[in-house]
Amino acid sequence: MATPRVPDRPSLEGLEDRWATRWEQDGTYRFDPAHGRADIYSIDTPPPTVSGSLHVGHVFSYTQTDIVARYQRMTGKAVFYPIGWDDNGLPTERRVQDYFGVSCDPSLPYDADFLPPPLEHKRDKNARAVPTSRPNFIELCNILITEDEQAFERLFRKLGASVDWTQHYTTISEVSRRASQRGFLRLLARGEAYRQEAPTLWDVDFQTAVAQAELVDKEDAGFYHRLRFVRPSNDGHPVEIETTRPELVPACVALVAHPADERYQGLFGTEVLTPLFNVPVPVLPHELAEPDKGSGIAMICTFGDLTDVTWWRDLALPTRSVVGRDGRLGPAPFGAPGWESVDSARANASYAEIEGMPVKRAQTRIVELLRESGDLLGEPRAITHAVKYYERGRRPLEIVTSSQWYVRTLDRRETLLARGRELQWHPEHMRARYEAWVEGLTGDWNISRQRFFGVPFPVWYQLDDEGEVVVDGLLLACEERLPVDPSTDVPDGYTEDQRGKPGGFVGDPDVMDTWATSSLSPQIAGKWEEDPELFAKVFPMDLRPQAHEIIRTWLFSTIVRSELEHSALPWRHAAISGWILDPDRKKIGKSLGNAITPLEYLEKYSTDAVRYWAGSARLGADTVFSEEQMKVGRRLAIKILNASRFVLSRVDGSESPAPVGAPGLTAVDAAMLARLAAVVDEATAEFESYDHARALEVTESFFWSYCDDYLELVKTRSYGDPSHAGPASARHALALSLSVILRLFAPFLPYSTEEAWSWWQSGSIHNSEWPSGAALASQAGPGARPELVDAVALVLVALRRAKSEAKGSMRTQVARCRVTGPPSLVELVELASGDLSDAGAIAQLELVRDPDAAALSVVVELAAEDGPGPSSGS
RNA sequence: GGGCGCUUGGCUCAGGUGGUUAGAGCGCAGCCUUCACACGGCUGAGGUCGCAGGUUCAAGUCCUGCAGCGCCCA
Repeated sequence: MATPRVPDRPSLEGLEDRWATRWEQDGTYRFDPAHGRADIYSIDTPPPTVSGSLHVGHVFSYTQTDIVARYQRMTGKAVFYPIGWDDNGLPTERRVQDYFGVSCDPSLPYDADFLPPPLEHKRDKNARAVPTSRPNFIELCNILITEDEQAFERLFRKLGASVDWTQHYTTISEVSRRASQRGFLRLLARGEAYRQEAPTLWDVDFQTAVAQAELVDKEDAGFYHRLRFVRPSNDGHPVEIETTRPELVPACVALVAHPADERYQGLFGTEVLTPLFNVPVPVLPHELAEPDKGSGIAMICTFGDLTDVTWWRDLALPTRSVVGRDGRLGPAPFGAPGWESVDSARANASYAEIEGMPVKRAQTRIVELLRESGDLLGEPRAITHAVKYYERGRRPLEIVTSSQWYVRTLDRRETLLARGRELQWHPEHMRARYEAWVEGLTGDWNISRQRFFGVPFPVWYQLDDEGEVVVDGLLLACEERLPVDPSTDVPDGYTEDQRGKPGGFVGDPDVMDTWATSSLSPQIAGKWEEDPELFAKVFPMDLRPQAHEIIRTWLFSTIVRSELEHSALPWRHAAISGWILDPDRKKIGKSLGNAITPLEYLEKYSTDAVRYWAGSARLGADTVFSEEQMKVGRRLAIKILNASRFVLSRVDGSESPAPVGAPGLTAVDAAMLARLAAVVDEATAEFESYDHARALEVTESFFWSYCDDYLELVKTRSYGDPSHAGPASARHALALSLSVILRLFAPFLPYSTEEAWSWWQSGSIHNSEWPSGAALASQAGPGARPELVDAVALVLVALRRAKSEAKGSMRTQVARCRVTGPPSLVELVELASGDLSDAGAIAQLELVRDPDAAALSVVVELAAEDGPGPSSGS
């Protein structure tokens, strides 16, 4: 141990900059790949969306992960702790549109000289976005993310997360695109990805397909319309149905009722005619029809909602789509094959009234037509019902038929559930969310998105002599060429001038769902197939930290990809962080408008203080944003500095503390060390079970009594001649305990502990060894009596109370102090009598053994100075 | 509608396998400027553990039902 160098007045100010710089210079958190798999702890960190600003949620959840990382590092593991930015996808597109005032028009050719409009244009609210080509648009995306990511990295470094910045990745980088495209080609080769013309949830504003995982239900106002379907075969009563989407009558392909419904037994298998369009449609039974809903018989359209899709699939119905991708009613050639009507002229005339209209207007118009024709029975009835939206969308989703890429998940349901059981969840109950999601899957995973800034599918399609896409004419990129962009790259055996020409080719215009890329984060971060040696060492990863609301997306899709690619679980543990709530217990989030920028709190209270708040919350627990907790954390961090300063003022001097073995320690010192050993054991056990909050709690609680009681007890003795046994013991115990306490706190408060560590130790505390309870216990010796700490604390409290009640200072002299109690406890007090008398300023300490007493009682008689009489306590 | 979680002093929370007077921090009150710490410290007051049953010698802790809140999925 070198001579401690302690500043006169320790402070938290400036620690962040000083140590962050130092850690970066020293490569303190650099991953060392020389370790074997057993000595590596790898973390699959969530790549945050680059938004340019920090959010308290970032501080909260990344701190919780960092605490684990720091603990694991101190246990001797080489921690693989990369971080990435999720810059791929829609959020970036929208920021580019807003920032540059442009919009992407894929039909435009690349313009090498294109410049975004000047800022004045953007500020003009009436100005229209300037259209630009997809390659130009992507260039702008790259410009913006490059700028933003630098700023974002600076913000993240302020959090003090011990990530290895040399392992940094982004989801749109070349490595990520290559991994995504390779993953896709592998899926395709194994038959786990397929392209299908299928009903697809479609956002008409974003002009893109949407996956099941991106859906949200919203309660919308609507109307039930009671409509009349007539029966052509005889003069029987008309069939009455209720629908919220009368504009889809031209897309009606059947009616459906529950097979057990008495009212419709006679109708099953017969045909009825749709109103206005006179199209014959069958009446069919299906279990999903709800007898209690409306008239109990429903209209099946292609497609009004997801139930329509189920019916259409189960009953093998034809398709008559009317709603187009623009959300308007497209062509409907009544009379043509597939559009048979018993009165085509009337059908076409009716449809002409609504063709081309957006669905809402079409609804208004068709209701008028139905009313005129007498097919609308009564007036529409107002209701509210759940309607599917894209989570970012403004208008309800439509269902259109289009060609999309899918990943097979349904046929792996049981395997995926088994993987969920294999994974160790923290907290355990979060597994239920995963299971509910997997059990509720209704379709395979649609990974096609009709966007621009994303990873393209590495495929082209052959064109026939008519310029039409050839069925089965799929042209794949070979893996060596990846990543490719089929809109600018050319398939093998073709030339660029054949693009879009008859006999030539056309690139797949879509990009992959962002989850299709981020589901490969373990592979991307672990350099799958780019660095096989590394990948073998870090994958499967040890930990996936993430928030609970993306269990159904990110966690699920990562398990899917890992299962399909490696037949393995991608990680051993999943640590699920909770949400941050505002004082009204509402979730804090950007979209909710109550976002909190953590920077000012980092500045105001220090990073350690904010980390204390995050670290004191359990995994999975939604946590109130609490400045109060940050104040507490700040006080704790300062206390650690001050206590360190005090301890180091006693262990200074040129000689190292006497090599005192157990016999050389006083009973008080041995007891404290034994108690600390138990704290180390407990904190370690809590860390091993991923309960960092409890590890912090037991450490903090020990530290507080350590300061209040132990440091006070040994203050006098530690001043003594270090060549004597008592002072030597105190100095040794002080140095040892401080070293252990600092290390216990290090994962939570990296700056203040590093600062105090640096006063007397070499190397970073964050690369030091996690303390061993067993080693400490053996230092304390077999005769150590940890319960002595409690007995003495009781006497100290009584002394302080007596002085406090007498309104005296803590230095008030005590004339007499009588401690009465069972011999076993009095004996403990006796072992500490010297320190106790010093700390309490006791002139006469009387110890009374009373075999009948159940507990210690203490009577304190203060020295008569200004006249306060005897005071007592127990 | 189904599932999960929560309900402990004014506030925020801890209370593995049920066992003596239910813990902490904040806030509050009182006191102390003591040579580590006033960006402090000490001491204290404050709780029918959501409600109703049940199991048990014993329940905040287990079981059942109910209520409220939140979330996830329909």
